[in-house]
Amino acid sequence: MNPFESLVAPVLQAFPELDANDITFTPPPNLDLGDVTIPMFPVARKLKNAPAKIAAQAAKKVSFGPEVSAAEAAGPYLNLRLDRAAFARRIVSAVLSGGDAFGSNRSGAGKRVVLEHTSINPNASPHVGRARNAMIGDSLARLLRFEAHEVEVHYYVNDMGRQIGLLVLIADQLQNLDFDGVLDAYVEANERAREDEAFAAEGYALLAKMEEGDPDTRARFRAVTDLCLEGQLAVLARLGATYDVFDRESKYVRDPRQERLLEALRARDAVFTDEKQRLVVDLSKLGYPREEGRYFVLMRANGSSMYGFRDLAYAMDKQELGADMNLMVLGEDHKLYAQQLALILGAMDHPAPESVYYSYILLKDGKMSTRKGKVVLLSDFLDQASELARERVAEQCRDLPPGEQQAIAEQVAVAAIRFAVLRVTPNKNVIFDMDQALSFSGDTGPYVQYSCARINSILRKYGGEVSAVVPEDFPAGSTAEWALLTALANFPNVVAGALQQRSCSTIAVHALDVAHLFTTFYHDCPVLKAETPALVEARLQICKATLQTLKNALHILGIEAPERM
RNA sequence: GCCCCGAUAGUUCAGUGGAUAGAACGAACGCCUCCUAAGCGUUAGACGAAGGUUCGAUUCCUUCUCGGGGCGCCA
Repeated sequence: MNPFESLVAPVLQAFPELDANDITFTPPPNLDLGDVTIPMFPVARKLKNAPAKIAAQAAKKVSFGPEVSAAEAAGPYLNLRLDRAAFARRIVSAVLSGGDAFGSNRSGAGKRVVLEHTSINPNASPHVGRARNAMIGDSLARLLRFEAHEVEVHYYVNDMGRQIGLLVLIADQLQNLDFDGVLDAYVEANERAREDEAFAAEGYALLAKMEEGDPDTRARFRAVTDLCLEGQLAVLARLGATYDVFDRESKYVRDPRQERLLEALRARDAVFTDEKQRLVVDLSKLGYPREEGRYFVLMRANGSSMYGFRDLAYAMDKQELGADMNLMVLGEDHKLYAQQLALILGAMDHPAPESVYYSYILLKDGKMSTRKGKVVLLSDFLDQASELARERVAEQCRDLPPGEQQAIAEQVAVAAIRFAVLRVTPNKNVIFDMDQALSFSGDTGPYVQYSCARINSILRKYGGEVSAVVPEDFPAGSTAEWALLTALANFPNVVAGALQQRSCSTIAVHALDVAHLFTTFYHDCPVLKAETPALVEARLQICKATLQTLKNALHILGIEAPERM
């Protein structure tokens, strides 16, 4: 949606050398200068003249018609003063008719996407660091769906491996191990493996039996990993994260695809058995440029396979689903690893999935450490945040039944964590501060929700149905209204940019902008007590359009917009 | 040692070559007979360092410093 589309043709008429793509619209730094700006840099480049000169020319030469009351050059910019009401009407109308799809460019219509994310090792309850993957992945899925892609979300269950083997051993010794006890058991198992060589060896032996397909061993692994997975999914469900398909790693042991891959590697002379009898890929034969990270082990000396060997089969399996886009969300610790996988797959001209990386979440006083107990568990955070929110809701929504109060509190808690994490650019570390995340004030998810609750409150008090049909003589045009509406109009661009960057952080930032602008509007422009009935109606429509935009943005972020809070 | 990310107010984050670098938290002061004070207003406060490319650099390039991640039987 470009609300200023009608201004393009007059410019092209005055400068026939240009085409529509040369004309862009940006908000001026402040509304005293004008209502919208056309920067002359691209225009000047094409006309091979100084931007300021072109701007001055354009101010005189272009006849915009009645929608533009003034066109002034300011340096390299052409500032236009508009008949705001006419444009405001178009914007509100576009938002209201777009509804839940407002903001979507439908760029994914007809495209299928396979997206793998979260894929936490089935051991302990996830901490907020691990959960960054789930939040980024889940929001990416939502963004893709919002843009009309058909998305299938996959969760890779790492139900094998040394650490799971150790956990199985410990689980056998402890009685009635439940999910809450897994973290301690896991720490204990790893400690013991470090100290007690026999115990560690037992773990490897168990792993080998698992790979051989011993039914009893498989059942024991399955029991432990199911216990963990169920517990983890319950916590992730609180976040609103959902998955369509669970792929178990154990399915990819001795996968027939691996033999095909080995053939391709042999043909490139890129695989060998080393002096310790390990099966190793020499990536330098596949174009890898450095000594560090040059070797990639597929199989241990005892014939058991490494994680990467199974993962290669998994990557091929996912590719065979034939999606138009094959994405996976990975921590930055997987960067080299994914590059290595891509090179190996490339040996058989097999495409690799596209990786979306994110950096670790750090605590204010340093890195998280499971061993030192220096972690913030996602469930602990949600419990605390939910309890704090519940106290607030109990004060402010006394008339609601406790169940509803509780539901709202949970929504606020989820908003707090999702927003705090998602608003940061994925390739930057998130510095997580518990107190800050629990404060709910300032630039937070709950603040955006609060804006929604205020709008809902106005609509509730009004009582009637707010029409989606915007009248010809839409009376709104004050500064606060204009600033808010132009931000709403920009939402589709923000969505398109987010998809391009594979990151929802700009959506979070935009939601915050809109919420701030709404608050200014809220203070400057009375809605229900506006001077005329027509203005009441118009402002109600602005409220409704704002709510719709915020809801759509929050939906992509996986955050609810409560009616009250 | 080598490779990949990052560095913006005291703090946490925006800002994809263009106008006076924006918020929020924290600090100080002020605002609830007025649609929810989880709010609003005012004040103070920043581009890690040095070079380069450009009409113009927080943004691109180089080096350095600091932080995060990685570099053959963990997943």
